[in-house]
Amino acid sequence: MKRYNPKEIEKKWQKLWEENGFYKAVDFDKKPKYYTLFEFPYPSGDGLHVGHARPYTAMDAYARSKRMQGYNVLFPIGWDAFGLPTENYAIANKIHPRVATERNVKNFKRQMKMLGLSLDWSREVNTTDPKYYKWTQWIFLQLYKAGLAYRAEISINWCPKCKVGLANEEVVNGKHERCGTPVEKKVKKQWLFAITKYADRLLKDLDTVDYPERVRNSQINWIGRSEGALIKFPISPPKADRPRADNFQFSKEVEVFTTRADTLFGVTFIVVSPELAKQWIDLGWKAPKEVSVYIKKAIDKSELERQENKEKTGVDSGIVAIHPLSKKEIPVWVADYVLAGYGTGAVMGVPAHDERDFEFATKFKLPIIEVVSQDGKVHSFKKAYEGDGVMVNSEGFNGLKSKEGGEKIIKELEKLKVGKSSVNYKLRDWVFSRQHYWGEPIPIIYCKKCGEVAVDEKDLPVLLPDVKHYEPTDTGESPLADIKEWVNVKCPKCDEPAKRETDTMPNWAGSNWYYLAYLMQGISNFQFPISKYKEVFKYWMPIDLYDGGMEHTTLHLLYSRFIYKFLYDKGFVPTAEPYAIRRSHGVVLAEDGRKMSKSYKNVITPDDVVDEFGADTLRLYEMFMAPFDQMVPWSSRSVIGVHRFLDRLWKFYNGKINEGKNEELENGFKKLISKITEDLNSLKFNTAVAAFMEFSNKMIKAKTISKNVLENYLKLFAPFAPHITEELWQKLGHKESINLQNWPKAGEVAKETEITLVVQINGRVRDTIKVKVGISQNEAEKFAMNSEKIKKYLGSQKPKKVIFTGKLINLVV
RNA sequence: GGGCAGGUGGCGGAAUGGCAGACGCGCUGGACUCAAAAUCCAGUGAGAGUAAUCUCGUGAGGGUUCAACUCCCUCCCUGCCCACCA
Repeated sequence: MKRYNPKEIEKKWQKLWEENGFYKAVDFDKKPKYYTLFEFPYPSGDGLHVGHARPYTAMDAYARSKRMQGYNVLFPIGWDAFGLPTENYAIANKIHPRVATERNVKNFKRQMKMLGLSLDWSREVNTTDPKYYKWTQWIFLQLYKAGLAYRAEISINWCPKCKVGLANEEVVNGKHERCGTPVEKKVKKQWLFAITKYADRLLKDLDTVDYPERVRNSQINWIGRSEGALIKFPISPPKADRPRADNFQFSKEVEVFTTRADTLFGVTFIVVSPELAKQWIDLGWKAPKEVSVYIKKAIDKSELERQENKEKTGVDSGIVAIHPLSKKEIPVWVADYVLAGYGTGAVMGVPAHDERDFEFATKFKLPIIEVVSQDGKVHSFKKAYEGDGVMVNSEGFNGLKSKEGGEKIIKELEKLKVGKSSVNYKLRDWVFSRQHYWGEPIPIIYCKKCGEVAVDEKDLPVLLPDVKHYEPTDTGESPLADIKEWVNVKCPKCDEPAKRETDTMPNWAGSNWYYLAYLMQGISNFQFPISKYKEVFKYWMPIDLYDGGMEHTTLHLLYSRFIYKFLYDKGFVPTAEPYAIRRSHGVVLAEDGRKMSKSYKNVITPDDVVDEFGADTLRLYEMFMAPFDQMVPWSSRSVIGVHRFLDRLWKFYNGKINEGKNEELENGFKKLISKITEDLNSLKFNTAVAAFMEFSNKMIKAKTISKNVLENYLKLFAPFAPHITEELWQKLGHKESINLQNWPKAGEVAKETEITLVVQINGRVRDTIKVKVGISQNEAEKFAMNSEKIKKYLGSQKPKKVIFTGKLINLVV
């Protein structure tokens, strides 16, 4: 008998499958479509490790099973290749990023083919391909024309090491998530996408898609919708007994956002962010010395410093505002616990009912007035009471419940035209400029006469020029700024000399729409307009199952939903949401329980495992090791288990088989079909593999086995271990590939004639008796009472109550 | 501080109201072998007992139920994500 030698068989079948084009999806095919997708990889210099292979192999099993079930399956692949890691890698290794990308892609491709993935390679895309980024730029222009891409001078997060502006999402604990360098502030003119205009829909439409709870919640939390009111506090001329604000003409009022209008009468101070105070200074406010010093210091603080020091600081600005209802004078303070980017950048201080305000008031000895009573008692003010209650000390609103009172106060403010109800979001507009070489050029030209001018669609793509030096510059300008012949162009409008935008797009740009690029077959030949693809988009979209990592929940997953919605509004795509079902796979840790990392030297690559055991073993172990969505450490030891299983299966199919009837096995196999089908549908790959093992143990022990079971077991198992099953399938005498077989049907499970009746006394199992199916409670009770064991237990006692379920009888004494 | 996911043998895990520990790793014993590896067979939650068997057992405590890993309440612990968001 030939030994099970994966090296020999795997390459052979991979070649045959590819040559026959089994995995090419057909546009507009009559079969029902199924679009299944995993996040396209970033082709890094390190290649794949076994963590990447987890979703790839599992989703492959899924795609293969769907094909056998009669679907027209699209399972595509591409490369998200722009961005910093490649640029850094290229700089470190002194090669061009394009060359590095080519090399890395080649390696990734080799590794993925080695795994026997049933990908449609004919639709492969690469975000750094000019034919691809032409469209990325085109989308930018559509957003620009719609007023959703705009330039603004803003304080951005700046990584001094990478010399690049960062989006909020890329700053983690005040550090650049990629390199760990503390982030600094820098004021620069940047491109922004108005994702906040879509905040409400991004939130609401979560109800129309099937995402894991934790993903859904993260997005809801990130968007951070809150309902409240905007309230204006007029600024009053300075009074003699307060430090003079020499000039109060810079603004008529301070506007605040609050979710607790019911606490309005509890306002004892107003706090504005240092950034807002700075704006006032710019508008002509002559702030007292210590105030302007505080403002400057606060603004210069890095993100990290602001987060580290939670002790409240602040300074009395000397400005006085008037309470819109009580007409009391309210002092205005400046403090850095107020965030410039949220709401109006100013808050009303209600120390009795907000912990932060309470802390601030305590520190600076500001008055505290209770206006919401929890139980009729006056509070001692050891801490703020933030819950609802009955309003007190609130003039005409006393006695009302918080919710009702808040609404009434807003109505009153609206009548007086000093306030209105309002909705606020935590979500910020998306900073879309990067000062780097390895990204899509932003298709904008600056003309002295005409200003900002969009590159004409027919002139796309704006090619990324070849340069010798692509290192980031210390000035914070893109390396592209140095390339005179590229930067200097003629204005498309007036033909006068003009300059190109030298910033590039962030690495999220290409992944915004790659799932559409897969549908634009032969992307290189396609021309504008995009409406040409409407039909093919309509056929394939939305994506039926999208797998990806948790780390993209508030990045790629949110960004791409926004872009897709925009394209929907423009009528280019057929649905409001791109992903019908989203699932997230768990991270694979190294054997030592830490993250797999080159620096820990604990990385296991698929190459190692395939070399020793073959691709089918790797595939099965990836699926077997734990529930798909759960984090799990790799275990080299346990890989052997699945290899032994395949080895036994190989020996069994190659050995002497006694063909013949075996009802028990036949029946068990029908159950297996249902089990595997269900487990695949709910992505329970681990229990599916266990069921295959269990059944194969039964087959091997069986005295006889029918051809039906023998053959269909292979079909059922083919999506999981495609190579060995193909080999054994052909060994059974079949000429046609197992890929082309239909999914086995479970059919009716033959009725069992005998079952094991479980007999319990007071809920504890005391005996099991073989009985005929469908016996009555009386019969079951007789059987139970006749059991020696039960007699022994019961002694002279008689059951008070008997519970019978058909399979179980419980005697209560 | 908020949100989410968890806590079951030596390990990864299975069972979502009805025989806890499927499947696999590891371990123990045996067969084969000069020997080892591989393979095959048997065993493997803990405690007691020569044994049949008994008692205990799913983070802790309480509750619902004939019956709870599973449902409810209180608490502890771990991991992940978010966090001065007014």
